[in-house]
Amino acid sequence: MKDGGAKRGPTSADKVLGVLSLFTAERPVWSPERAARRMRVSLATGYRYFNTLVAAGMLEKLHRNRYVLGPAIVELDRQVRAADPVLKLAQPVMQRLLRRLREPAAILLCRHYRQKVMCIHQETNRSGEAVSSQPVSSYERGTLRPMFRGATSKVILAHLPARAIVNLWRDHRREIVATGMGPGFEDFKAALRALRREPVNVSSSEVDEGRTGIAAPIFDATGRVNGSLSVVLLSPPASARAVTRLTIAVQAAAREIERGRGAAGDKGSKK
Amino acid sequence: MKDGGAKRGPTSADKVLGVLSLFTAERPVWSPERAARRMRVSLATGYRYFNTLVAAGMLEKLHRNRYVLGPAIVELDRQVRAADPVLKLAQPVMQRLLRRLREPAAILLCRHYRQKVMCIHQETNRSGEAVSSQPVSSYERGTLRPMFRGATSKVILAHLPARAIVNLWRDHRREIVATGMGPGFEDFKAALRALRREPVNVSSSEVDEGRTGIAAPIFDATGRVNGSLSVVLLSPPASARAVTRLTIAVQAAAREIERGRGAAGDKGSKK
DNA sequence: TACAAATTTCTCACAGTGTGAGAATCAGGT
DNA sequence: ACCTGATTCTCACACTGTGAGAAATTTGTA
Repeated sequence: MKDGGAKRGPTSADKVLGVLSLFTAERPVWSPERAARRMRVSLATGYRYFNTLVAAGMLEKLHRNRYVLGPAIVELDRQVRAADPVLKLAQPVMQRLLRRLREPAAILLCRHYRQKVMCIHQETNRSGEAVSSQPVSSYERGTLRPMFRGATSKVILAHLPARAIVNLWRDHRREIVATGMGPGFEDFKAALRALRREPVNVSSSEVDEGRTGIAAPIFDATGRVNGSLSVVLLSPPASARAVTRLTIAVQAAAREIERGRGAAGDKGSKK
Repeated sequence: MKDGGAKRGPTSADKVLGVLSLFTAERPVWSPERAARRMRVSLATGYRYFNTLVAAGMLEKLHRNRYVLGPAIVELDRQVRAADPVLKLAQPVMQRLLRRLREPAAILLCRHYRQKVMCIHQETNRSGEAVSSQPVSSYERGTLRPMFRGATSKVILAHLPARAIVNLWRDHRREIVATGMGPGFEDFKAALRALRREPVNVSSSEVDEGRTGIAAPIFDATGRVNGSLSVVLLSPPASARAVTRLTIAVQAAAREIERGRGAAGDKGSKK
């Protein structure tokens, strides 16, 4: 991705960890042989990598020649959830907000991760009711979305520190321009300034067709964006009045989450 | 764990991966310094390990000296969920089973992992209704339970291959005896045989006080235990008739999950 | 049961790299 | 701006991760 003067090659552990990112939705099963070829290492080393990862529980041998991501990942994600103070605060707030809505909707908690936006938690009010009907939001814990489309993303994008904005422009100029945020860097910054002026962002059909997202940023104690909270509606809002009502509710929920921080870290740890 | 003649020490990648298992519920935040001391490596190497893991997204720098498990884990777990054929099959079955219950309950899908049992998925019928009330089950995706207590575990234990049984006896004799499965290995095997005779297992207050678990094993296409499906009831069942009814329902659900396999793997892959 | 073909581990020598100690640099809080 | 602690850098050395191929194991099939 970024390359400001390659000092030294990837370390051994880098490559072992890199194996994990081979496992995608399109190809969830890998053999040591194929992985070795892909990573440009010998077959023996491919087996060594796989054995290391299996020993750590990060991979699991399904059959013969077929490996999938392993249970250690499930266990680690449980640790992540248990240790995430924002999630703990947000969950009841999200459930309360959802209960006030009288239509199919999803509430999303998201954060930014590597020039993208990741969903951390989702609450839905149609859990398994109508089986065949389409879901309100394709977003789900662990899924990524582009930084430039959708209320959820844009509200985070708008408040990113200057350094991050510069990097985004450098790495995704094409995409930014395609989204209509001006042909030049100055236009981009102006668009972000405009986004910042509104306490929430409302966008329609930018991620999922027909859906409307209403999102508010969540800031941490130091004033940096920590993520966003959003409501996704299945159908377009009935009226401008309805939008206003939701806007206020989302904003209030975000403030409530922010208010809860402070009891999260143990500061008394003597290194 | 097992040690049949230590050939060589842990490799570099082993140690890097080992860092991840330092992050527990009791201590979710680590500094490179403390981790280095714990892993018996130099401070510089501690920083190297942390930087490697941060680059992979497996760790995240919270502040100064404070690192937590990172977003890559969340993303990977999403891949695990998306790629898990059993989960995909089981989820609707679990929801349907839950909807038939007219009392507070939880449905659990579990699997065995490293001499323990891990929860893969949970469905509850009291999601956020009464806020302050106790949850039906403390089990949750990614959490582990001992192999010898609770219906969920015992039903898996009963059908484990002989090799695994021997290892369990070797590594957990104390615990097994404490659970009442005989003082000798023969008694243990007899207890397992008895468990195997019943198609489901019903246990009370072995994991969570006052709760009753009703579990059925799930077998894969080759006839090995793949995991278990269980119902956890908040209150003891009203009657023996109620138990029978649930027993049949759980068993039927497990069979339904088993029936769905076969369309999961792509066998036509030319290595 | 035995065979053939694939997968997986092992052996070994060598180059490459991960390592520790300490110096140098950087960042944060006051 | 300061000072303290956190983080990176430098460098030489030992070690260990690596590739090629042989050996062993497992799997599918006759």
